[in-house]
This record gives sequence, C-alpha cells and structure tokens, in this order.
Amino acid sequence: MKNERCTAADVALAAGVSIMTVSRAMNGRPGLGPDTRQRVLEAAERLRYRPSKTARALASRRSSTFGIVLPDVANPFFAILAKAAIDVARAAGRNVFIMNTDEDPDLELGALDSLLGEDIDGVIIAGSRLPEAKLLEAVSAFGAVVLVNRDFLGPGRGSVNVEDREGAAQAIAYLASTGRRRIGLLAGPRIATGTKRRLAGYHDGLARSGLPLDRSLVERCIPTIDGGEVATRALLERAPGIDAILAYNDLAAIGALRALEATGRSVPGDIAVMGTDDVPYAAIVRPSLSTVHADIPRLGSEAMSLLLALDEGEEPSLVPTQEPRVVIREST
Amino acid sequence: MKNERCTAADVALAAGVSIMTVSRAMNGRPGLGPDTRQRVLEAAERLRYRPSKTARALASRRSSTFGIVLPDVANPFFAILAKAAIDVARAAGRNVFIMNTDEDPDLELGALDSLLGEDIDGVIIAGSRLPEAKLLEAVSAFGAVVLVNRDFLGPGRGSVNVEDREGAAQAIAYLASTGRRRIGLLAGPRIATGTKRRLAGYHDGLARSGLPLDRSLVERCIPTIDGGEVATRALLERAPGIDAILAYNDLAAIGALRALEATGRSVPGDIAVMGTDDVPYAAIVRPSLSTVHADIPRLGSEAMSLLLALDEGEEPSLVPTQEPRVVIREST
DNA sequence: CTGTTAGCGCCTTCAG
DNA sequence: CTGAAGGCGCTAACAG
Repeated sequence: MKNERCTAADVALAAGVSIMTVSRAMNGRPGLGPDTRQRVLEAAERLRYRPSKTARALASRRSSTFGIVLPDVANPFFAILAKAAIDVARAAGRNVFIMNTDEDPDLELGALDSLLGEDIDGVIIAGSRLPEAKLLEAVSAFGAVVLVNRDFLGPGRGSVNVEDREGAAQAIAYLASTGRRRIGLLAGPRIATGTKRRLAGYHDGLARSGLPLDRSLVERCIPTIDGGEVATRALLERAPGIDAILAYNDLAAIGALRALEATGRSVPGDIAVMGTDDVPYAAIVRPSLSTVHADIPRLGSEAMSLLLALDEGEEPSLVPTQEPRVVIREST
Repeated sequence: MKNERCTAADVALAAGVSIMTVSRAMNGRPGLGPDTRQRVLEAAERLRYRPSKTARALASRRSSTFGIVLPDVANPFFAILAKAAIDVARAAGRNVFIMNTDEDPDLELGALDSLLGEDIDGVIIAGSRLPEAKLLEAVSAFGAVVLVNRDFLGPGRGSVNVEDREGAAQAIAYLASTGRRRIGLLAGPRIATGTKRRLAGYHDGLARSGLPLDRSLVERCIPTIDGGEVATRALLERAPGIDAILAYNDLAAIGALRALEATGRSVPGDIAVMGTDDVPYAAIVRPSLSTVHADIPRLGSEAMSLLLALDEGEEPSLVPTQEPRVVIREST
C-alpha cells in the first residue's frame, strides 16, 4: 500500500534544476535567484512534494521533533500541559512524541531510552518519577532537556516551575486562619519532587500558623481520584480527628471528597478540603474545590519555548517561577 | 552538546563482526550463531548502543511510528482514548506523535500533512472535523488509517465505533419514559460525524416515544464545558419551556448544568440533563450526570490494535461496535 | 551462518 | 548563484 512518494529528485527534474537547488528552496535558504526559487516551489506544490523528515534528520542530524514524557495523559494537569506545549511546538513546525509512563519509573526509563533511538532534538519531562541520579544519567545523551517542577540548570538544560512549596504553605496558613487545627496532608507519590516540595510547604505553613507538626497526619497517595480516596480512608482511620485535608493535587482532593462523603462527613462542615493545581474540574465538583491555582497552559508553553530556545543553542535562562495563588471555593 | 552516539559500526568493531551481523542481532533476525548473537548483544549493551530509528526508517522505509490526530487532548474523552492507544503502541515497540487540531479543520489538514513528511506508518484520526471528501484525500497517502467514530473500510483502512445513534435514541427514550416531553439537544460541532449520528438518534428516540420533533430544540455546540454553557443559554432563550437536555458529550452537559444553575433552574427538578461518553468527571459533578456510557479505553486500544494489524498487512476486519448503555445518576 | 555491495532521500562541503 | 561529490546509520539483496 505504500504510496510512492515523490522525492527531491522528482521536483528537481520537473523544475529543471539540481537536487541541491530544491533543497535550498524548500528550506528557504539564501543564495538563490528569486525566479529559480519560485519555479522550484511551484513544481514542489504541483507534485505535492513533502520532504522526508526522516532523510532530513539523518543527513542534518537534527530531527526537528521533540518528546514529552509524563506519568499520565489522562490526568488533566498533564493533558493541559501537553496540549499547550504541543501547540507551541506546532507553531515552530515541530512534532512531538508523547510518552506515557503510567507512573512507573521503569517505563519512564524505557520511554527515555526509546526517545534516544528516535534521534530526538530534546525532551520535556513532567512529573518524573525517577530519582535524581537515574534521571540525570538517563537524559545525559539528549541535547536539550526541560524539566517541569524539578530544578535543572546547565548547558542545554532548564526547568519551569510552580512554587509548590509556597503554595502548600499558603494553603495551610489559610486553612489555619479559618480555625482548622488538625490538618492532614495527602503527600503524593514517593519519588516525585512535588511531594517533597509540598511536604516542605506543609511544614512551613504549620510553623507560620504556630501549629504543631504531627507526622501521622501525612499520608502518601497516588495522584488520581481513586488514589486520593484510598489515602483519605487510610488517613481517616489513623487520625479520625482531623478537620482539614490538603491534597497533592485536585484529583486526589476529589477522591478525598468522595471518601468523606462515603464516611458521612460533611465538607466543609466537619472537615475542609483543599486541592492543588486548579484543574477545570476543581470548580465543577460539589462542593467546589478550594485549591492552589497554577497557570498550567502557561507552564506548558513556557516549557516548550524554553526547549526550543535551548535547542537553538541559547543560554539556559531561568524561567520565572509561578507565584501560587489560593483560590477559595466551597470546600473550605 | 550533541553527544556523539555510538553506531552499529562501533558495536561491530567491539564485537569483531560486520555491521550486518550487528543489524541482524539487534533485530532478532534468524540466521545467526547463538554465540555470535550473544557476543554482539553484549557489546551493544556495554556501549549503550541505541540503533537510530531515523536511519532504520530511511533504509527500511518503515518508521515504526504512528500518529494520532485529535481535536483536543485536554478533552478527557480524547485524553483517555490517546492514553489507551499509546499504551498499546508502546507494548508493540512503536512511538506515537500526538497532533492536536484545536477543533480546527485547517490545523487538522496541516497535521496530516506534517505526518506525511514524517514517513509515518499509519494514523488514527479521532473526531475528525474534516468533510468526507477532504479527509479521504488527505489520508490517501498513508499506508494504514483508522478512524474513530466514522465509518471507513478498505485496504489498509478501518474504523472503531461507539453506537452513538442508538445511544442517543436510548437516552431520549429514557428521558421520555420519565415524563419529559420537550427535550432539547446540544448537537455538537458542525461537521463531526458524531453530530449527525446523535441527531439521527435524537429523531429515532423521539419517534420511538411518540414525541414530536421540534427543530428549535436543537442547538449546535462546541464540545467543551464552556461551549455547552453558551449553547444552553441560547437554547433556553429560544425555548424556555424545555424540560430535558441531551448533550453531545459530558463536557457540554456539565456546561449545561452550569448554565442551568446560573439561571436558577433546578436539576433534575425543573429540567433533566444527560451527557454522553461517561467520562470520569460525569460521576463527580453535582448533580452527578446521567449519561450514555462508552468504554473509552477499549475504543483507544482497539483503534491502535487495528492500526497495528493493518500496518502488518492484515485484511481490514470489522471491529464490533460498542453497545451503548444508559447510566442513570442524579441529573435525570 | 556471515560479509559485501548498494542505496534510502536529503544535507554538507566544496567547486565552478 | 548553482552544481557535483560524498556521507548520515542502517537495511535489502545477494554473495561466499
């Protein structure tokens, strides 16, 4: 079935020039007579010529494509991030591979490995579940790398960030200001940087509000609705007296809402719930979710812009970190 | 920064064999001494050799990568579909390009065009916003094509489907069975096949229930929360007396919920709302959404499995269409 | 079982 | 301003 696609040679023949001239015309390179260029372009159009990016990549050693590695495209945070990043890439004429790791470090490693084989120009890694050392090693062969919410700086390396720590701190402080005293934390997946950051922010917030730290109020969770529900049940069992929960993300918070409802607690009456990210669905659940807002599309497009810049050889510039902003809705 | 990656020649040298032998060993081809193969594989491992898929694609004329074209990755329906498809592709050792068209037919054309240049093996197109003729022409150069929710059959062509028409009919019939008489329809985007199918199902359902068809109760909508909200306001203005709404998808239904709440109508008291798809968020909004269930992950993995099969040259087999199933929750 | 000879379709380098 | 020669890293087809 493989249609015989036409090549630069066909165009060259049709336009009565050499292959080289076709190449130059297609790439808008200087050093071509305007009339010649015109003639070539017309011939290309007529033959519906599409330069093979494969051949181009092999010859030029630049694939003009990128990869995005993330734990779960079905998670709205990553879906929105990816969409924004893809849109920026498209505007720059580049395509992107999406690699789904299903929250699995081994699959993440495999994804990176696979991208290496693709001769990709660069990669964005969001929500890496890899420990620092492994991640560094796994990305060492890439020309350009951007990490989302994980610090990274060096030649061809960069990162874009949301102030997760400060966001968590502000959330806790807000919760405390409304009279909550025993605040639980759904901390997130084991190795995620976001988990560490939120945990630190949780400590900060507690300290800021003069509240004691009680480690038994911290529960790990998988950052999905189900994960949040499970973790909340566990937390409730261990610490039935809590009067507030800050969740790793909005999905987990929604799970918490569900667990709370199932165990007959009223929100925010008996217990307040806050999420993180401000995903569209946060505003839609009932009770609607108070949360720490993040500009996810901006994060995604900044990540891709940075990657493009790094790929062009620009110096790694610090992208300003997003200020967190607490959004109050019905759940607190 | 471009690290000098090692090539088959390096491995060949290290293993004391020819490049050809390396190629055969890496691809698990027959006709190699077990010891030789072992030696090559070890050398490759030691040198961390990753065959260039670019070179391989150029030489073999098979890229082993696919494309997925969809209107909006941030829409959970497509995100979930894509995730399932990507997972199947990964299991088969193929990577996939995600192309986001932002619901724009021109961008869709551009995406297809761009994929052509990538020498891709095949493509899945979900929710195409292209008219039949243009779509056919745009995909004519691809070896394998799978359409989601749009009939397509031929050599190297196939489709996977949900019974949207029957689903809509059942939804309407259910609504009518609960006493609703003036049922509005948020029909969806202009050119989408899903719009036509749901419209037909709407007619079917009305007829089945002995209800008259009133065209003024049908409103087009963009299939997003905002789109659903806008369309519902317009519908309400034109036909304030409606007592039920069937929406193109759950997102639009959620938008409807929002518009209804804003205009002081109670759901399901004053007016019932039904969605389509049964996206995870349908169960989470308040009131929770009655909807027509679809097995989205299955749809995605079937699409990719079919694409893989077509790519292997298998005959286009009909994938059984999913039976619709009405799910009753609080909104009706 | 293994190696040799030719490209795949394009870009790079250097001539004209 | 344009063209010719050479090669990117790999695989297909044939040799040995």
